[in-house]
Amino acid sequence: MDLLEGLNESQKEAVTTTEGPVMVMAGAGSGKTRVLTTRISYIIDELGINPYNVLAVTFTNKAANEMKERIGKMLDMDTKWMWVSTFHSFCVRVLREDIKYLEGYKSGFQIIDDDEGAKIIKDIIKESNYEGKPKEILKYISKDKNKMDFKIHDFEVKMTYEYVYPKYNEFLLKNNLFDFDDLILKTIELFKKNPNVLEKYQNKFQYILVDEFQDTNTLQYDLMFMLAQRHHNLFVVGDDFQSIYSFRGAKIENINRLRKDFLETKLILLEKNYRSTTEILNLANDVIKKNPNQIKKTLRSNDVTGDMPTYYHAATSYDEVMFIIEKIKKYVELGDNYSDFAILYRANYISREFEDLLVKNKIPYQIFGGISFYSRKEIKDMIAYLRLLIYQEDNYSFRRVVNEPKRKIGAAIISKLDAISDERNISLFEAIDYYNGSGIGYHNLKDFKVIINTISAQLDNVKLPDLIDMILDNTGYRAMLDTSEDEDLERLENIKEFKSILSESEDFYEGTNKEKLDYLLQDLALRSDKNETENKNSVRLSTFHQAKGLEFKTVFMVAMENGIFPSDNIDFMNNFEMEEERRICYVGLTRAKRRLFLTNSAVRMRFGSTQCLAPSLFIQEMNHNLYENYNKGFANTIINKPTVSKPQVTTTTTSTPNTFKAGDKINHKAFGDGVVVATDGDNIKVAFKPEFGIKTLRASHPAIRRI
DNA sequence: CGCACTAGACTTTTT
DNA sequence: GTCTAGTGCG
Repeated sequence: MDLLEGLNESQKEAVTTTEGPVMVMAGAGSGKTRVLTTRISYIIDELGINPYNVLAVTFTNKAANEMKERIGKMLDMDTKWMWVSTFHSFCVRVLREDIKYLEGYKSGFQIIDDDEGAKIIKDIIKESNYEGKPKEILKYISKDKNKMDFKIHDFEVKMTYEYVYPKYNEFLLKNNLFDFDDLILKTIELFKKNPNVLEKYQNKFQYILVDEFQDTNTLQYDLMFMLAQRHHNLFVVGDDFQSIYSFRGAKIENINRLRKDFLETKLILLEKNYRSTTEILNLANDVIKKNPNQIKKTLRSNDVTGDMPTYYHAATSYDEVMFIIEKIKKYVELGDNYSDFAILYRANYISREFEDLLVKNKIPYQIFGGISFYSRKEIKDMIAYLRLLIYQEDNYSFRRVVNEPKRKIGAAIISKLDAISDERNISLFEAIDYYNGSGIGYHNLKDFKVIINTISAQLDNVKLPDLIDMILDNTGYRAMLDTSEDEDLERLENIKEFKSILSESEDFYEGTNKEKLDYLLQDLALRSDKNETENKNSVRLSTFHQAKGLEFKTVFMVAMENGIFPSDNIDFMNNFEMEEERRICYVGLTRAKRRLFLTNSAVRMRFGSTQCLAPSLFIQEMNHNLYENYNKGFANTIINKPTVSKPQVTTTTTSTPNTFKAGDKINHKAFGDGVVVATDGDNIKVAFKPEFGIKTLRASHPAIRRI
């Protein structure tokens, strides 16, 4: 099979320029993943390089898995153990192997998520005289670990941060825990302190590929640059137009930094878009060209034309949602699937009013995001039990489940255990042997140890999922969930799902059950599956951020109002922040394949009160010839006068009695022209255009005028 | 320890 | 308006 078949010239160049540093700026929908996977296949197949000498990193598990799958298909080989992974799992793999060279650290470490990190900080704060929000402190710690510039203006917060930070790190070290940032940070530290270890990997990875390069932060850049020192075959793909994660430390400057660090870096542009119609691309190009400081590229379409993008300015958010629902219904009737549609917004809270009406209109939908499967309490508990089976010295997991389900093992018993473990320098689990006491809690504690040891002794005699049943039955966890309440049933359902994950790992991993569990538990910590597959044929609701990398036949960009998008949490005068918002807009626009709708509303309930927000700056700055204005009369007025639109009312209506009668023609600021059909005191019923229907209004309302 | 009440938030979040 | 985290009481 010819790997290069069907590629355009720039794509071919990106695939075959294998030697030396290469930077590919790949516009949205330009076949980036295809180039990446074909290039890896090419390196293996054409250059005859061993797959294990290639390293490819991405940001999400999904992207990594997709790459493996595609390479596997192209080369008809098993790619399971190739070094194609996220930054974080790459680091875990390195640390697993070589952490012994880093003083104070040992293998078998556990990876904690943000929630657990915040909990640790909460405990540290509690034992001090300081005050502060754990999440906020953790945010600053993370910023510091990622070498981000930041200032803490609040004196109290700063003091707490300075107190907590070292204590937090001590806690992690003592309990053999790594937070996400540490994985990368400690890998770099390992390499810096042990040049021979670094050299091993430098020699190993003859070809290095980095996906979504515009989203790399300083640490990730440093890591990859380090590894590429020996062979210089560093290939990065990205799109500066789609850099939308600077708040997480992503440094768009890395693009220029690489070109300075490796002066011979070859730049290749992929500008041919295979996704969207010409009309959609014209609008996207129009938006993004307002950002200065960019690598100039213009997406050219595949010469597919379609409908003009539509801008719909609704009178109320209800009307906005109904406009979208009508469109979905119409196109589904014409043969589209629900999964062809995406409703995209800037902030999660926007989804609510869409959900209500989608339910009422029986349109299946799916929200992308939400709570991760692995951050559910019952799953974390199961993981802690499993860890305790293979790492009995894991005090962190011990504390989590020793009293879960409740066994009357309270703070008093734990602090006694703490004392014993400190005194004898043993784990809490071991300290149980030296604990003397009486009462229910005491006996339960002794029993707890027996239960864990009994299951642990059976470890290699059973199948992995059976371990869960043994835990559930012997620890009383199943009995705890046996109330037949919905919440309990859901938890049991989740545990069942977790069992099937264990079942799959049975075949995936190699070695003894202990070894399999060991690998699995570390892998799990880096997964954040957000039960995606449940409802396949459904409308997708998502933030712009989460929609990155996806495409839909029809895209609705909703709540396009100043304050929501661009968000009023950014400084409109700050060019850097405004440019990032504009890139978010660009990401949204370029998700659409065939149809694009931009919508907003004159009136919206937000945070418990009714607010009137002006149309998004991004709509105002769009070239009006590039989209169709659905609701011309009103929307144009606003667009041309982005400031406050003066009510076009001539009569002073404050105290004038209702002089309208059925049959009178009126104009409403939001609903356009209409006919009065009934009156009732100061209220009038008016029939507007079909999309608005019949409304009951106050006759004296300033938005109404007689025509 | 668990429930009930209240105060406060309410941008994005690949790992 | 609605959800969550934190406090306080039984």
